[in-house]
Amino acid sequence: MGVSKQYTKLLDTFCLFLKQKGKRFTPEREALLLAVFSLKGHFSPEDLIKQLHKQDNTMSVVTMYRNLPIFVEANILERTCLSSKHTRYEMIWAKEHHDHLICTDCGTITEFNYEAIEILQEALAAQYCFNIERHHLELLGTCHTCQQRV
Amino acid sequence: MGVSKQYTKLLDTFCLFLKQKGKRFTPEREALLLAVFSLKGHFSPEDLIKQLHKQDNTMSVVTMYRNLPIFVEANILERTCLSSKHTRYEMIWAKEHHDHLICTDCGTITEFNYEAIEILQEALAAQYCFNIERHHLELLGTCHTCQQRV
DNA sequence: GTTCATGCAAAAGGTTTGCAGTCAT
DNA sequence: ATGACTGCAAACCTTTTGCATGAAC
Repeated sequence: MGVSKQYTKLLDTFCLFLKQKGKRFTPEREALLLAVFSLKGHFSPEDLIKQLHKQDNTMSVVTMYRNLPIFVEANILERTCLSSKHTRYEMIWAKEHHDHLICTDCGTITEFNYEAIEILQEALAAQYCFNIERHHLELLGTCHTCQQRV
Repeated sequence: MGVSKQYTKLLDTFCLFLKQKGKRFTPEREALLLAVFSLKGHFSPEDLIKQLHKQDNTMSVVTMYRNLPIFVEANILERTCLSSKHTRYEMIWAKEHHDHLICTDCGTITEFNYEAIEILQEALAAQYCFNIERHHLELLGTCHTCQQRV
């Protein structure tokens, strides 16, 4: 089971993080970690609640909200924006940086990594003496599939 | 007065838009337009409320919220995200497209336009048969000034 | 005069907080 | 045993909606 091996690694990382921060490993946090791992890509708090229900978990929504920042702090999740007015998170653990193509018709999110753009970003930042820590690039439009439709 | 000349032009555009859409030119909409014009750059609904107070305007917050989408429809404002969890708007009327350098220390937003990046974006989109309608690029980090500070 | 816009109050939705009890360490 | 975590309920903040009044065309 390759996947569960990866999960074990994530679990280890998470437990270590908690220990280092003097935080505790609770059943709720374990369930959250599994839910996050299952969702993988991008999700809203609401998606996470649904996933928890699928796992027959009865944790309170409050607990989920209280723990999301901890996952961000542990570099497992990132709070992303994605041109939506609603909060979204994305799993970044063991993932390379990437940006997003977002179809405004069907909502599909395609990830890409285009080194040349990043190089130009650095060049631009240098002009402004700006030190880039991170960036978000979203290309919005219509995907191949949706262009077919009239 | 160069500025007020520009405002007159904006006012004309806005009135024309309203007429075309069968909407009405009310004192509230006029006050909103002035507030938006005064704020120019990026602002939150809250900033807009403050600006209206400065103008001694007593319009209800509800009216402001109801009208913001109209300004977007009129291509005067754009709803932007800017990595914040709060809603923000930006005046786009008579402005060229640009992206943002955002200082995570002092919050300063610097606008830039870098043609070469846009060209690469198109090249990338072509690879995915994706049709770009718009995009957002945010570079987050520390600005020149904040790098000086220890 | 007709239709659309405004203001009030109230609802709605998502998120946060105080507090008492519970559980990991 | 201690201090951190959870769940409940309630608060909170921003945004939206129903309805009656008022104003632009």
